[in-house]
Amino acid sequence: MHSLLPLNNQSCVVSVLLPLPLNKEYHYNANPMLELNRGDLVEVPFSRRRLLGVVLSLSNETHAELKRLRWVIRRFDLLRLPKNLIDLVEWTASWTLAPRGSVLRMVLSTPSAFDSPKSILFYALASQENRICPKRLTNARRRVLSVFNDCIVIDHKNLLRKAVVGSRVIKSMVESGILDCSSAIQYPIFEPPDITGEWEILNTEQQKAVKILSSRINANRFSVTAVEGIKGSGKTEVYFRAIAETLAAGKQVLVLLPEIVFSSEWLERFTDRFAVKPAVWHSALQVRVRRDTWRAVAKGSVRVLFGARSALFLPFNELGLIVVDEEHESYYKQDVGVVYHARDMAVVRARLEGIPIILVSTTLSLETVENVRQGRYTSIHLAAFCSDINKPEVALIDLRKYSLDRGNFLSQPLIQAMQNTLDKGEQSMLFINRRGYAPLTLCNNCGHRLKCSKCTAWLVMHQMLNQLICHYCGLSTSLPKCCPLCNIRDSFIFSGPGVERLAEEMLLRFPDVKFQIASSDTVKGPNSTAELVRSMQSKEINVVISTQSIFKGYNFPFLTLVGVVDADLGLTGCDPRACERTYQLLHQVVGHVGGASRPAKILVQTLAPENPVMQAIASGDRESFLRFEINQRKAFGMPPYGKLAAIVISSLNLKQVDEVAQLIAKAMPRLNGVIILGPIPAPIAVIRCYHRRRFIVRADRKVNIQKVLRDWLAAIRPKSSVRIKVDVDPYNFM
DNA sequence: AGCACGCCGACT
DNA sequence: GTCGGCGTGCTC
Ligand SMILES: [Zn+2]
Ligand SMILES: [Zn+2]
Repeated sequence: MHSLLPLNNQSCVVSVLLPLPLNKEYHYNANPMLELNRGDLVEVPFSRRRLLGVVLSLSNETHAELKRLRWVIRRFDLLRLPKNLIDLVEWTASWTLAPRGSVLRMVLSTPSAFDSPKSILFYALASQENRICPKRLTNARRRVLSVFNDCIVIDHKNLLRKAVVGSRVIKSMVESGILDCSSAIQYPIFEPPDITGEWEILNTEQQKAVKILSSRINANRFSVTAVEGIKGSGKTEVYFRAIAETLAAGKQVLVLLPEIVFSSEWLERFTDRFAVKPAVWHSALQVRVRRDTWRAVAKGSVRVLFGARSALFLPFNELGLIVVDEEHESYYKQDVGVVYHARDMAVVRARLEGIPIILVSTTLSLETVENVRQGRYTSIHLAAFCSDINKPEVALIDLRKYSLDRGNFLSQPLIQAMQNTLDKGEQSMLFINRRGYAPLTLCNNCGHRLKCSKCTAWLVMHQMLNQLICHYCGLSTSLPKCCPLCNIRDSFIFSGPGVERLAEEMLLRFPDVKFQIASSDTVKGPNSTAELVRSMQSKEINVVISTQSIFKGYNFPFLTLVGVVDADLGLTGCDPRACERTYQLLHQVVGHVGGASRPAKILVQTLAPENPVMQAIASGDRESFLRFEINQRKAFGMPPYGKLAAIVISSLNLKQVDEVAQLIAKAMPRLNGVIILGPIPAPIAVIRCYHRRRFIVRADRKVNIQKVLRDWLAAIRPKSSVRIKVDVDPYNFM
């Protein structure tokens, strides 16, 4: 018998964590025959449901206070959650202040993986002596038999297909003893990557990088290596070698990527190198693939997986390396449910697993740069192959010098540059981080502005859909015929830019231009992204008007002009990372435009060309940008030189939200090195009719901000109609 | 998370 | 007098 079992033999008591938004564990009796251990996944009764849970501990305690312990129904043999993964659950929960059960829910995201796998019927010819040879064979039966000329065993589906018969023919052949039938479970095949293939020849710098990464992998312990390099620097090639090396050592590899990359040509690079398709994990995965992948990760048949954020919580058992590509992307910060940063938690997982992690980016985040400077991470910088001749020219356009007509947003130099680009048969891209036609619609007669009925936000006109849309709740209405305030007919005018409005302005200047709009409204899944990329590469379109950087993993050789329509948009507001994001966007653009023989140009429209961020962007001087940005962050104690947290209290009931906010305010701690602002209405004070109040907590680096928050909020028990959301290190300041 | 229990408004 | 709304609380 197992040593961990209680000696009184009849039963043992286990504590089980359930994938519910709860922190506490529940106790169950378990049959000793189940031989339960920490990490075992079990099915337990819970109220009148049956739930999947994880055993956290075994105890001899009598639990006298719990008269009727219920019994563990069964244990799942698919896997036992590795200690490191349980630790990651605990860590993430304590870091984000989420209930442990909510984090466990992310781990057990695919409960169907525990369904008993369906077995498939297989057929073979009956052995000679048993086989009854009918005197006459129908054509259908003959076709079935001929299939077995090429194979010994075949599954039902393929037999039907190859013999072109119905299942009744097969059935009757089994019944008459011609075929033998057996059933077996067929697990989908995830072919192991081939690591014996030829490698590209590396330059000395890349070889050095490979060597460093190789030593990290062989060290077989936790380390963080930041790899920075623009397109063409070979950073992907370099980390592919680290992957190969890890695979050769018999370990699994997890690569985290922004969602946008999936189903793109990017993954083909892996196939080119490793001869197989990598396993992938993202939100658009079909349920069956999802289930099969989860199982295969647990079973170890997936050796390399490319996944979006949520892949971090997959049950790898033999993880040897984590790579976070595009580590600077704020995509990695989840802001619904468990509010966690996948890059940060990936570092935590690597530490818990005792393995190396590689953070890769065109423009490392300031957080990572600071960790490198403090010596916590090491870094590798890869320069680009291409010479300075092809380095794109970046120029600021001072918008104060050009008077733009109402509703126009393209300055003369930008229009001229677009004209030149079109004349050369090359492509342009316009950036404006505003979806739809115009951010504000107002009555020309009385000035009434169209607001969402459920949010404190303007409705955004979307000409393409002919709808006004609220970007916070999704509410969609058609443009009213008359102003709701003054009743004047057709009195609406639009204010401010949007991708659609830019398209309209552009078409006035260049009526024949072929263009596409790239925003979350037009480019939704991986498929539409692939379609956009294809039409770009095949030169079906001359211009892309985009709300976001769509470069990730793609190559646009004919793209030689980028216009940033309003660079100032990213520099205002209360988000401490706004400047960094603008800089990153530009830096990434610089790295991706133009081809071998085509010089490229980047034009940045701004009202504040003297702004140091603009200057750094124009000069392409990363160091001077960093110096400026670091000084700013230090001066205000912003991350990574201080810690931030947001507490958002929300309720449908205005009175209740203020009551709870006041309650929290009364309990506010007064601590050294901690500054708390609030409660104030959140910038979007109402979303979906939920009133929102917010506190911002700023703490010195040495402060344990989680403890401060936990101690503070522990005593606050609001009724269910009021929600309190804690966001440690927020990225979304709305 | 789900599900029952319980207490108030407007229907047969 | 009952039907059903959701606010509250519990699940080993
Ligand atoms: Zn009006
Ligand atoms: Zn709304």
